[in-house]
Amino acid sequence: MSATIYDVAREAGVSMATVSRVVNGNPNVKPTTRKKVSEAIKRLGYRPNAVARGLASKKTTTVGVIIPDISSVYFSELARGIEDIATMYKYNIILCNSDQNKDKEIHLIQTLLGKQVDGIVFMGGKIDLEHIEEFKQSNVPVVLASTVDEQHEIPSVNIDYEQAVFEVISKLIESGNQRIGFINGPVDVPINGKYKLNGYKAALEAQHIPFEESLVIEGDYTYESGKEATAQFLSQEIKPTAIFVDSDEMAIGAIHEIQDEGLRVPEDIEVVSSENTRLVQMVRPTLTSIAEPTYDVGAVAMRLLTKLMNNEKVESITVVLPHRIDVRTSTK
Amino acid sequence: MSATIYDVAREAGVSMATVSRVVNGNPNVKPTTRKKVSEAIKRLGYRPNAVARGLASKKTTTVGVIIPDISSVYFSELARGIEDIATMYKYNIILCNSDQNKDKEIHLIQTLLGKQVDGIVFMGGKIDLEHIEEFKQSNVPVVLASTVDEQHEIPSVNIDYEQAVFEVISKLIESGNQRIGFINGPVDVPINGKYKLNGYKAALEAQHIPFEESLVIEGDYTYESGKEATAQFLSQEIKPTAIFVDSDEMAIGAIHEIQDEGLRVPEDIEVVSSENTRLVQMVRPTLTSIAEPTYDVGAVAMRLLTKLMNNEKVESITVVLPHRIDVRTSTK
DNA sequence: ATGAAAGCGCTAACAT
DNA sequence: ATGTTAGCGCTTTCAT
Repeated sequence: MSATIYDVAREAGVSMATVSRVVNGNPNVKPTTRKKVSEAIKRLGYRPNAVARGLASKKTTTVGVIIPDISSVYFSELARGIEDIATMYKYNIILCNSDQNKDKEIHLIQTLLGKQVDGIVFMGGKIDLEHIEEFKQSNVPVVLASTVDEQHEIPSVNIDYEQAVFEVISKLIESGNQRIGFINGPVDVPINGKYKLNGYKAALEAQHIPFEESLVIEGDYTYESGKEATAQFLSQEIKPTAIFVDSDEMAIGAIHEIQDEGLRVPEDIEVVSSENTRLVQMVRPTLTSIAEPTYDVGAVAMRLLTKLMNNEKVESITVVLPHRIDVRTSTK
Repeated sequence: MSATIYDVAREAGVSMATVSRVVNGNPNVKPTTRKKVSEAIKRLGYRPNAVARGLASKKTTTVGVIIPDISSVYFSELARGIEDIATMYKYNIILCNSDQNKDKEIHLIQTLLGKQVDGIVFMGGKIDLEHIEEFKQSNVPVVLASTVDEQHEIPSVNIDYEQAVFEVISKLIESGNQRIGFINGPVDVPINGKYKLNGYKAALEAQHIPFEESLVIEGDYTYESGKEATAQFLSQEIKPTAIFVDSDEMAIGAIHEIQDEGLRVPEDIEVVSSENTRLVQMVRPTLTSIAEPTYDVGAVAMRLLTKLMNNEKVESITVVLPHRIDVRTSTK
């Protein structure tokens, strides 16, 4: 077995309390004894037991992260942002994949609370009453990252999805497009089914273009689904002259489908994406995209969580990060 | 505060020990009392404190995962494999990014051991004596995933990199290529600088083709570095007619550079990659690639770790998974 | 089948 | 500046 604080105390000829003080950097220790203790620690190869410390102090310096799928390019960038800031503030992360499955999500929340995490960063699709219920009676702060709580009760970090889509579609209309396809993500997720769709509709309406059901297709974020949705658009009597796509993978599928059908991007059909992951430059033409600061959303969410865990004041529980539109060669 | 085991005991009119038994599924409990206890648990909303349990039992059902960069497509697929199997065996994962930085790696190992993880899955570049030292005195099992320990002292899961590259290069030679470029990863990592390079050299030698220093360039796994390395090849007096690339992102960079220079893939230059991530189908032409079972490497590594944590017998500490070559349209 | 009691290794008052 | 002493919430013998 490895040495305990008690062994160190004996070895150094002091009490456990003193050892605890030097380990925790408490200034109330005479330099001489501090040195004595430090040497004993080194000699015994003592390493504090964080579990015991967690039980005694009721702090684990560990936070839970619930994410739909870490193997997605988008979410893994978010996760990296979370992790970097967590490290900066000396927290570790317990990472759990939920596959956006509500039962798994609830179960994971409970597991994490059982493990006494000091806070949770949650990424998911739809937040419903059951989630909010769990969060509220959890006693630890929760921050949503790239996930909206329509009630605005839970702290969250997002961009203004509706506005971003509104801008993209408006631009497309201004440059002459009248029929604009929209390959959305799953619409049971409010970000898609509500905010992004609203942005799309609002932009059309502002320019007096009637909304057409057949120009909106729901994809599942895979390359294949982007390709299929685009095939559907291309089979329409009057094809759209531009397509807005909700993910980079689907957008690449869209470009390839268009090209495979002998049409050109952007000459015949313009394509705009909305994740701005590294993928945007890995396709020809390169993808114009809404630039959501993915890494930053994660980083800011984690930073917000640290404040909440420290009971620091925060200006606003709901943070909305700025976005850009990065124009590349898939648009004219 | 939330209820403790003691509260439940009182509520149910039994002892803590009995509550502990029903919580842990110990069969030595009369059905009647089991029911009594279960009801009390429900009534109080009792949730076992995993930290206290960990202190008492010396098991945390948590494993540490050290990974170079979770935002890389390759590693995030590996991580997903690890996480899925961990979940299957009721473990949680503490995920840490090391950026392949040795100091960070050592520090993370110590932090994880301090948190009393039951085991560690380690992914990194070079394993040196200092790592092995830490692993050995750690008292918990460690498994390397997609990472080789040249001494074969630490359990690990890999594919036969040398053989895989040998096959790819041999095929390329058989189909008529005499000058084959190789964009490798950082060569201070043994997998690259030793095994993969050896495979490349061995294939050339087997066909009596002299090795040329100028046909091997070291990249850093980014799209840009793949593009740059390819530009170097294209500027050579006699250009290679095929390029083998050590990552999908770099391979896409290679294809684009070739195309940007007015040449065609595969007609003028064939390209073969070696990660087989989802990216291979997101480029035109689609990428022929060594099919390393990335997800499975993670999954098998975690499975091996569970056996080691349970002191189960394992046939071999060093597992080598089979690989394939997936032929797509970037080769003739 | 159930209970009593001793830790697990540490922190955090409270004394001194 | 340092020591003493309760716990933290649970598991785990050992009795009964």
